[in-house]
Amino acid sequence: MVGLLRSHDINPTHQRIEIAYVLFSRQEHLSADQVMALVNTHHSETSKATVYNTLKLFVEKGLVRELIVDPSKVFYDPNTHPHHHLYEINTGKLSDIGAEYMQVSGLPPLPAGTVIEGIDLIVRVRRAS
Amino acid sequence: MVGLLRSHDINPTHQRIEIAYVLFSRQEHLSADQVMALVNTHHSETSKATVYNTLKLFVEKGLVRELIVDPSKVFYDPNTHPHHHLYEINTGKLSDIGAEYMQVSGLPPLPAGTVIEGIDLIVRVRRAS
DNA sequence: GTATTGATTTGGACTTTGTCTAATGTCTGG
DNA sequence: CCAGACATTAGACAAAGTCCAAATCAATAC
Ligand SMILES: [Mn+2]
Ligand SMILES: [Mn+2]
Ligand SMILES: [Zn+2]
Ligand SMILES: [Zn+2]
Repeated sequence: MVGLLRSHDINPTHQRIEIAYVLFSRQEHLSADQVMALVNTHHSETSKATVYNTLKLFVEKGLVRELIVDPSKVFYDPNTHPHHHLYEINTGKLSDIGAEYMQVSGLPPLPAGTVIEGIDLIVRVRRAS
Repeated sequence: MVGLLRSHDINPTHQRIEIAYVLFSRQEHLSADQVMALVNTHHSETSKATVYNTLKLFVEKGLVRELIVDPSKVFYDPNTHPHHHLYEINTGKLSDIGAEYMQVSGLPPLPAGTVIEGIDLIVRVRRAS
């Protein structure tokens, strides 16, 4: 974990190690709140401010990917390889779609002076009624 | 406007007509807050609760499309034809990408008992530094 | 008209997610 | 040990959205 943080130019503090561990030891998409809860399961030791600060830092440094998929909360994805997402509207469950299952082709003319930050492809499904 | 609402099985009340008018008379992507402001520019007559209720109703009835693209607010799109979106991270500006510019191919195996609600493709761009 | 009644709207309290700030704590090189 | 930079923290704050009980409205029935 320490090496992973260092390799992304992140000073590995105790809190950052704990948060990284929570994210990388499972391969789930977690919200800030979930990270907060998991990191403080045993004994409370990381504040809300630090969780938010740290997640933002991780995103900036490219260690995790931010997913905007649910109208009420951001998810953090420890998998930064290209892949897509499937979101179950009813349950809020978010899962990966391997890049091999779906491809995106073409690119629109970008506004002058802008560069692509990322392309998000989200399949929204609903439990059949 | 009344006909449009009726054709989507929506009882055309004064407030709903005003809100639909705000959305359809311009072809922009508006947030609930913006709809609220626009509908009440002249004289205040529609409450926050009604704006939220009505937008939700419009989405349910398929009159407008909900766009989850910005971590802090939902946008509503009067264009329900298939198309994609380009989001400028810095400015928060959201614009359309015609379906002819980008194609999505393939479909993942869906979880049993679910059906596709929609596929969202978002190109995120950042002003080049 | 007037009454009835279901649908709609409303103010305002409330919740949730996230941000901000000023104070405090930690670490390191000299 | 000390200075300074960096990191963490509690808690106040803000913004988006939800909820609810009360009021209003609109349509039909007499
Ligand atoms: Mn610990
Ligand atoms: Mn008016
Ligand atoms: Zn993922
Ligand atoms: Zn659009």
